[in-house]
Amino acid sequence: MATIRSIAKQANVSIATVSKVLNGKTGVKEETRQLILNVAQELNYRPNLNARSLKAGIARTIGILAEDLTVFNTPEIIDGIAVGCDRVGYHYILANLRLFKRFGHRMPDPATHAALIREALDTLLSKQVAGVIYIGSHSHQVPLLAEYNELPFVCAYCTCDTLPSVVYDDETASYDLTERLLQNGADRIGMITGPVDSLHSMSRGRGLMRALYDHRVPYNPALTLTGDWERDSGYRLAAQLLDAGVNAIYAQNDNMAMGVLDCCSARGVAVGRELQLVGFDNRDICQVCRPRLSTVALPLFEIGQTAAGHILKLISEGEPPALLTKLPCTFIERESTIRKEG
Amino acid sequence: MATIRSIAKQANVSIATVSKVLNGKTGVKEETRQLILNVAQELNYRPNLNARSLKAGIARTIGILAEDLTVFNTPEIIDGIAVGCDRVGYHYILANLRLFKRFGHRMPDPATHAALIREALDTLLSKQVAGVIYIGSHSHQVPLLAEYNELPFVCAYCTCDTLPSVVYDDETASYDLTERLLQNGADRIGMITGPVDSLHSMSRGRGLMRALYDHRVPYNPALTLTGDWERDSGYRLAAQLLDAGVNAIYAQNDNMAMGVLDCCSARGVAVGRELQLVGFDNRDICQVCRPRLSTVALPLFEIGQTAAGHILKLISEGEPPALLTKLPCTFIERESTIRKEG
DNA sequence: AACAGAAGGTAAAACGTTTAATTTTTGCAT
DNA sequence: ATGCAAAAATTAAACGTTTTACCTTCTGTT
Repeated sequence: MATIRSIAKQANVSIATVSKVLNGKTGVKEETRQLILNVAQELNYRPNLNARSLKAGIARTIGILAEDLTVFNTPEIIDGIAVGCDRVGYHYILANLRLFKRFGHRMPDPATHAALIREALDTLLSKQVAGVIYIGSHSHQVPLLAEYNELPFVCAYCTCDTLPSVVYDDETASYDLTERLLQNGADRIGMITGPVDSLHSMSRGRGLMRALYDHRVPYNPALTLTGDWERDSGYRLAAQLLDAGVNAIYAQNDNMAMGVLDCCSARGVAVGRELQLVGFDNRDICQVCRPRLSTVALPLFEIGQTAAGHILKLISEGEPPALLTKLPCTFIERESTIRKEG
Repeated sequence: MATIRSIAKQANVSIATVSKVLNGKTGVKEETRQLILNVAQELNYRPNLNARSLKAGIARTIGILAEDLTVFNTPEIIDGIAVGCDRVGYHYILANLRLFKRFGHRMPDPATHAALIREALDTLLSKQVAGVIYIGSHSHQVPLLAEYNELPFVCAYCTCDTLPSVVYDDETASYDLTERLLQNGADRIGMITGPVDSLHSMSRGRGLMRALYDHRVPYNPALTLTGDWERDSGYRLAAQLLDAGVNAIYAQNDNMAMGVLDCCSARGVAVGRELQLVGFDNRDICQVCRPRLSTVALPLFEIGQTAAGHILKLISEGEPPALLTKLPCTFIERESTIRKEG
């Protein structure tokens, strides 16, 4: 392995000079600069990043603390972070809590959660990361702020306590989607929500209500039913909504929308023609089911990229970004909302 | 940040002693050992991994070179690698080539591919990784062996040249699946393959033929049709197979199986009762479609874990593992092959 | 009482960098 | 030629570890 020292020897200069050249510092004659560059190339020199980090006391690296790498949205967010880091020559290292693998959909109790985070964070800090991005799925208290508060921290996709967070804009997406249903001719819109205590469920509900209000369509609470994000609840509640005579159903996630689809096909309701249906999340299944499901795509990549931007700004300038950044979603119209008749 | 030095001062010993204790070396009185451990705990000491790696000349870290993180199987493989590393106190760092994002389903030309790999590998080597696992989707020549051959290297999910590779066992899975179809009563099995030059397609085909042979069922080449992994080809070719009077269809991936499903529902063929259908890959969609699709699950996690085991053995013992490790798949029976009648 | 040997401990060098302080070289005006 | 500032290059220390070689201090044996 070529080192700065072997280059120095070969080029007959001191290691300090080599270091300057390699770091683009001024104060080196153009001639020697070229010589050194050539030698470095020739020896296939690669800087030892560990040595650099050691000297600097900090690595040009951020840590990514992911609740679960194998959950559908995580890789895309990481991809965004990676691109954001790349732009400024930062690297990232990944710590995976494997929460979903370990505990399924239920979150672990706070103590267990904290212990896992602490362990991962200790490793990251051992590697001298300059900051950490937490990729989580929910909003919660993270009980380690006190201990690690010297460390720049940003939340992606979720919100944690008082940390800068980057999330998507549920409510606006929901507003726009509702507006679209109205434009398409719906006037009785049924909604199937997530559990009552879910923040996402609440903001999506707000979006719908605001849109109805703005368009002077009365909001009928009887058409809003509480599901649990699972397919079965979609099936069950769709039946009720159909009985109530809705001409559009907004399922607050794609999963439940699949249940609605099942119910409709069982009852012979033609989704897309007789009934408009939208989901939320833009999971793969939306393109696979028939009719294809109109839905809302989350700005996952952008969340990652923005979070990276925030953490890097926090690192280099020390100034905290806005506490909450909301990124816009995009409505994706597919067959389940395109009304074939005029 | 507490260092070995601050511990030494606080405990009134030399840093060498502290180092010994922290590394579990012998030759330290139990009393001092406890003292040092206490002080370390108290100061919240975290070893500086960069310094360690620098001293050692190598990091206890492996590099993961992934063709594309956002492709469905990659995260699960990484998860397996992570667990494998964890067991022996190794870490990993991720380099993502973003091949799919950049080039879609077509591979880049070899020169571009090599350049991307070289760049990523240089970064990994700058971090002194002890070895590299390549996660790819295809089998190909990787043109950098000559340059980096000092570096332990293992391929996961794909095979590359003469490198140790960990893959899943297509052929056996295909054999088993065919056997199952036969047991369920099928005697005219249609197969929809991938492109003719695909290795996976060939081995899956072999599995089917061997199973037919072993069970004394004649193989009718007219019932094997060549698709292109895409849903549309499944639809199109299913029609031909149904016309030919098959009572089971084996689509070589889930995607094409979805096309078959479409075709069947268009023609009013009851999948699961009148016709058995299986796919391959166990994508999410298999549980979402109706009837749910029987398919073959790939041992992604195990591939990762095994690859990690191989690279670690290669690192610590220098002895290369078997050139090709094939891991078994598991057949997952769902509604599309369970024949309701006796 | 002397001493070998073991046990416990330490000093110092090294890993590959960066950087502040310092020295040497260069170019230029006198 | 001489002096002097600016430019170019060098020296040496430091980052946090590990490790080799060495030095004390015991312990037990003769």
